[in-house]
Amino acid sequence: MAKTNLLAADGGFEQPCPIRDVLDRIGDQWSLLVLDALEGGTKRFNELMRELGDISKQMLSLTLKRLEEDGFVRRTVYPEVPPRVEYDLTPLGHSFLVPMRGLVAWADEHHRLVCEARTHYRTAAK
Amino acid sequence: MAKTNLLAADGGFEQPCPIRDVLDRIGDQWSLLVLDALEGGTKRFNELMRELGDISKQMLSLTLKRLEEDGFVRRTVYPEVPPRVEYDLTPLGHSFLVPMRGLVAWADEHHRLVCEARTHYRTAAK
DNA sequence: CTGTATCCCTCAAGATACTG
DNA sequence: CAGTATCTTGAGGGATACAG
Repeated sequence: MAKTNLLAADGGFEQPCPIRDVLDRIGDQWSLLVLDALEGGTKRFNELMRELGDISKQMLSLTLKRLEEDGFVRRTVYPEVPPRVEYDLTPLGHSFLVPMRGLVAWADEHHRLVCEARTHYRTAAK
Repeated sequence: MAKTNLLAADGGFEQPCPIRDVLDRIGDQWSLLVLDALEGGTKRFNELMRELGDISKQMLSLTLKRLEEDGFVRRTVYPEVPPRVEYDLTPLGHSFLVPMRGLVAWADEHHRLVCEARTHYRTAAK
């Protein structure tokens, strides 16, 4: 029963599953886009808004908060008027992007196959 | 503006974003668990039910259908009584698990850091 | 400028009952 | 055995107005 239990829904009973923990951040609509945008360097709130294009203030705020909470992003407030807040990736954030790039590359390479599979599935009509 | 636009919400306007396409499958609650279970070899419906433990029939059925549609999983029906249906990974499904393992490994290695970051975030109280 | 508060809506997912 | 149909709930996410 040992198996490669890396994806177990639960490490037994204790902690929330490590993979789920990370996957929840990946799965949400915006975290990856934000991480990607920040890989280019330090950014301010409105800068991210513009760069992501179609994200709402609320979601950007929430996403950044979660990423900060999980240690992927660092938030720096400058006590000026008007207020200035900068976001950048922590080392943890950067290191996360490494395996992530692998996945992105896979998606890029195989997207066509997935699309074909879907088409075939549908024309087979079941 | 060229950038590494790998994570663009949309390839411009055309197809659904390749990454999003894959991520949606990763993001859902069960796809990864099912893929993982099938890596061990061909399985039947109830076998998967037992192995995953806490998945409902409905979600297993839906998840398998989506994975089949995307070409990750193959479904084979044997015209017997009682009915027998077997599921296994396609080459595409197998190849997908390669980058996925990278991500899982990262999660495993860094989960402690994420937890610490959360604790620190909370004790900092804001 | 940098957010938070509020309202609403959609859709993933659980429970249960029924079917071939 | 291997599913589908139906109902319900709850979290995620959009829009907008307000606040420091």
